[in-house]
Amino acid sequence: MPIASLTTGVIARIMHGEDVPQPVLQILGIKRINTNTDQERFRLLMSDGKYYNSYAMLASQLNEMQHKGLLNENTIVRLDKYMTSMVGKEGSGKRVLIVTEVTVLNSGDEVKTKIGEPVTYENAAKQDTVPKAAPVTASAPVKKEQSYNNNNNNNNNNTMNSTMNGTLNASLTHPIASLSPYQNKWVIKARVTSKTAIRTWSNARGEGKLFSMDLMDESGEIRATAFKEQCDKFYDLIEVGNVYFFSKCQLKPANKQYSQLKNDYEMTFTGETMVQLCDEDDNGGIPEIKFDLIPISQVSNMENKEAVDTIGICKEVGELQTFTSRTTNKEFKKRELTLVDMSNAAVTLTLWGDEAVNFDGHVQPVILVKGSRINEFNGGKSLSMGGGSILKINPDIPEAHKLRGWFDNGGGDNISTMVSARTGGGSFSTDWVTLKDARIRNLGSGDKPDYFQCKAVVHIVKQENAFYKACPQTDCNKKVVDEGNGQYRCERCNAAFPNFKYRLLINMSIGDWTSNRWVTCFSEVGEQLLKHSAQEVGDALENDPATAEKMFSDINFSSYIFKLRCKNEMYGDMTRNKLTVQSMSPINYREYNKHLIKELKEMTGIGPAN
DNA sequence: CCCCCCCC
Repeated sequence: MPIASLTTGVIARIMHGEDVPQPVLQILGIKRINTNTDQERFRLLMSDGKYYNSYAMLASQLNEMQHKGLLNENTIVRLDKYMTSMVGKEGSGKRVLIVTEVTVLNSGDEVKTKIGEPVTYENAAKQDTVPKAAPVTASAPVKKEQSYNNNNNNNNNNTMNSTMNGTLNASLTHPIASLSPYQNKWVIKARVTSKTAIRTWSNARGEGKLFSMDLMDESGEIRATAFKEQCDKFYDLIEVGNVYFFSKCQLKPANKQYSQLKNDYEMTFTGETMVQLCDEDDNGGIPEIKFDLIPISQVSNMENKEAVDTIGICKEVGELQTFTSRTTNKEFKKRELTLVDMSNAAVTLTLWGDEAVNFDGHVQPVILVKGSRINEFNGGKSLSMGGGSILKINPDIPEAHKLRGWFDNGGGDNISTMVSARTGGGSFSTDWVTLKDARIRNLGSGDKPDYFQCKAVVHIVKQENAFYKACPQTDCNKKVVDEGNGQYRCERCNAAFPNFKYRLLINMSIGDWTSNRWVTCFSEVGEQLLKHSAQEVGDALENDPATAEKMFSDINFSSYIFKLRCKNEMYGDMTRNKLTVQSMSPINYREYNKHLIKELKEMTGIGPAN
């Protein structure tokens, strides 16, 4: 007999109430379930090759087929008659598929294997467009003793996924996506994708400690939390990346406010909870932790609070900072890293707690982060570790080795996009203003500086006085006085040093389509502009005019989006309007065109001005 | 039963 084709995707339709005639499905498992009566009932795990459904039952008149071994694993069947029915509480119930007439098309021995890589229909249905048909009118309510809410039953041996001899019988595990508070006889086989540190709490309702972890299998993900005794019992056993069998946890609705996982429920460990490490050779079917690595430059285009997986070199590492939260009065420790990657972008990543304390960034390791959150402030976006985030230092993956090679060969010297740079002025968006309009509108004449952005081209960068020798102390950029004896004196620090650091103070002319202006760049932007460190620029200007000339002329006639600070300043008795470059970034044409289209609409009155 | 991750 040729192997029959499954009616791909039909389970999602059926479980949405559609009456599809004679669907062809594969049986992936069949188990006797407990009922509160002596009546024998069989539960089926059915697949259509795309989705599976573990909420299927065999009508008792068909039990004989199972006794004869006709419905073994992998059997392909045609459902000649079936119905669906809601069980469980009003509004929160599950739809159960009840099979009343069935024809075997291919025996399990003939088929031998699972067809396709089915996922749970509940998960998949959210992204698929499933036509919503009227519920099947023929569905009769399932009697309680026939439903799965058989929690009072003592005889575990016949349950699907039973607990045997104190170890977890994993021959047929439940998909995470099928877990619900209405059914607690299950074993899941799941990979731990993240684990929090142990945290203590103390409030009006009591005190205690806990840790939580995120679990994942092919069907979905769920958060699990272990309190107090369970926290102590399981904390060391649980390792991120390992696969375990879990059973006997309590399910409850997830508070979406606190969890970004795609699951309506979350689990709490109980005194009965069992956790057992799964051998590596038995891990099949449990996906590896997936990193959707995005280039750092792309973070600029993402929304506040979005999750980011990325990889970069820790180019700079900040000091450990300790502070007390004003809202909670709790003490926090944090450390900020600067990550760079081959998109020539840099972003700040904040580590917390022990991860911040123990971090050693001086070796400039490769940092891989999963599930970090975007925090937006004044137009800059930075990343922060939070619940569910994973940090890996020097992970052994090709991307990491590639980055290492890139960075060790000077790759990180040409950072052009500062994702975390703030535009200042306290506003989240910077107005687009042309250079001419900035003059006409007298920007910068108020008490506070004005900030605006424009697209402009670099005309010429002045080499004269492009750098100065500054105090070598961190956080002091004051110009030093060369005392002529190998000592450099800083008036602010009131000290002399044998060394100094170069700082940039670059004047250049930029132009947009309306006008041109001289603007000033300080070191951070200047390094970005010239694609060399202040040290290299200073060295070249002092010792190597040809190299300096190339550095300065290379960027002529290149266009950027400039974010500018505009302020009137007094020079003696003269007031001059001064423009300082806050940041410059390559032109994001998608964003820039949006701005142009908006202006066109406003100008012409055609279309809404958004 | 937690659910805090500040500030600019």
